[in-house]
Amino acid sequence: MIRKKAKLAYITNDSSRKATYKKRNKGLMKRMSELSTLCGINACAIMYSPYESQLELKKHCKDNQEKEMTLVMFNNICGKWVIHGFNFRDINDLN
Amino acid sequence: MIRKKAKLAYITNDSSRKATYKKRNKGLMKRMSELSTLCGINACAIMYSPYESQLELKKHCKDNQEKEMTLVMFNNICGKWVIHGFNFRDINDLN
DNA sequence: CAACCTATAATTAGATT
DNA sequence: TAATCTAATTATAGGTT
Repeated sequence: MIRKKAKLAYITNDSSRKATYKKRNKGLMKRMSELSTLCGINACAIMYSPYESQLELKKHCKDNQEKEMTLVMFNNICGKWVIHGFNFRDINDLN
Repeated sequence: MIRKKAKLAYITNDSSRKATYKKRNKGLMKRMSELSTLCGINACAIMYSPYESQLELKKHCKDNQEKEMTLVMFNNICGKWVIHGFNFRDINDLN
């Protein structure tokens, strides 16, 4: 968005796209980490891109709350994103 | 970070913390969406906070790649974050 | 409390090395 | 190709409505 407001569309040039990915991914992770710290929340981001050989999982958890969340990724070529109901009450119920 | 650079630490005031959460969460989601569009990648963020009754799952997938990823959350009070190896080769193997 | 305002901090596109 | 630079845009803290 600088030195000529870039339009929000897929960057067709390979090297530009990769450079943008690296910059913005870094910025995004920083923001997530700050939000986690400032507000005391747990956050997780998953990036699925050709720029890394593996899925990237970045997480920021407060205190020891990692134990309250288990994230399992599994692949299913025919699947969809699924999120099962999961709230604070549920966690307590299982305890 | 404005009008007096705020220090990066837990905001103890309840209403300030909530206001900051709302602002920054919105900004973070916008960033993620932009990164997805600009670079043609799939991204997912999970926010686990007292500000929403449920986990928030925000995703941005290119084309129809949602089907390539199934995300299942499940809770395990004693668990840890787990990510199973998952890369492009794996997806093809399963096809 | 949420929405708006705005001065300032932070991010980043494009250029350069 | 990656690191650095920096002008210009964007995000946002604190204030106000």
